[in-house]
Amino acid sequence: MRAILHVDMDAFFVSVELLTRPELVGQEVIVGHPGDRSVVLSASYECRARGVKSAMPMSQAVRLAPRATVIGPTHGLYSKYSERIMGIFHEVTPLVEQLSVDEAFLDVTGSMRRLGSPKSIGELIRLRLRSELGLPASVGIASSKFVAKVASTAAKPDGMLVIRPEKTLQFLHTLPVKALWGVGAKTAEVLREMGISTVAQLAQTPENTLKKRLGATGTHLYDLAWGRDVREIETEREEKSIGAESTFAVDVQDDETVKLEILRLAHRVATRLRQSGKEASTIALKLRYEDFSTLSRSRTLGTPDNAAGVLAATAEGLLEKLGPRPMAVRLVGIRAEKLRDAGTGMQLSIDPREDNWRQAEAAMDLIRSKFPAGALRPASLLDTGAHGQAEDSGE
DNA sequence: TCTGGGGTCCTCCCGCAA
DNA sequence: TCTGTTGCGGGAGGACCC
Repeated sequence: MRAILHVDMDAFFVSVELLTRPELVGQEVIVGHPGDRSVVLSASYECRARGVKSAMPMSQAVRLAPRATVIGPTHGLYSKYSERIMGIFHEVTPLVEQLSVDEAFLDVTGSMRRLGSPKSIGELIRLRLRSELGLPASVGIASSKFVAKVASTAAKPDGMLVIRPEKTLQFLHTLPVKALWGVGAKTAEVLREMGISTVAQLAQTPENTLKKRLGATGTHLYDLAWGRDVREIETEREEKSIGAESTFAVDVQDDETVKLEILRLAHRVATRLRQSGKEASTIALKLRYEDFSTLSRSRTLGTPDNAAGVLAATAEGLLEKLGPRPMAVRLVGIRAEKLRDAGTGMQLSIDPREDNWRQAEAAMDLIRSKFPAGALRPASLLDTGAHGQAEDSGE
């Protein structure tokens, strides 16, 4: 029988911030950009007691918790702690699947002879995270990834829950359908219309009925409701796309401002592509209008590339192809897709400007590696109002 | 009440080729 | 030559996750 741990840090961003601001421990704290149009990235449990949740509009959160201290995020710091957390996990087992900065699955089946029962391994990890990093975490233990994940959620905050195989269904069938991985607002609404609000009800619904209504998702949810999940730990995952987007402080009418932002984003994405040694075959542009309607357009390049000039020119081409804007633009984004290792093909550019871009950007990479962040940016971007969070992107 | 930014995965549609 | 089928890839959009 497999022993899977799901370790999830509690209010991770807040917990990290409290390490340097201990006077705020036990208080209402929110991490998020203080601006009007931002959302809550993380909230302390004191704040959650007031109804504040992550992804909630900041304006709403501040109304619910007017005395909360709002701290701007420092993503670089979170990444550093994330590395140390994953380091501890890897000392327990090589079978670690990192899901995000602050959570991972660990298959500890092979570590039990050395470290004891899954429960004592879970305690050991929680102890080390607390004593070495000063961070609280919750742990779920089960024989499958999905049940371990649900267990860690149930164990929060700062707890641990072991679900033995024979108790799995008893545990699952007490939960609301929203607890299932893959059930968001839309699917929950469809299920509600079918009269299904708990995992127990879902399990008692014929699989075919679910399949007809929800397609492959229906079958998947049915399996989960019966505790069936045989997915293995995936220790390596190749990134499939790299993107950047930014919401304007004020909705934008003129295309020039949108294009300037596209150029800024193209440089961010291109820099990250080159840092990862990747180039992209497809460039996608994303626009969100003031009414929150969102559209995307993409184009596959003749030759994969990672030069900002090429990314920006492609995205601007897509923008122009759309015709005039029907209303003001709220957000613009660029994503590089269909990635491959850089330099695996020839870059034959018809346009000599592209070679100049590439040379200039290679020089910028070199200078960036030797001077502090922000020391260098293209002249065309010097006068931007730079709404985005360049300081967070590690550039 | 008014919704960030980073992603992945899935479905549907369409055009093309066999 | 025409028509229908099938498979595939690209593109668009949506749902979901943290």
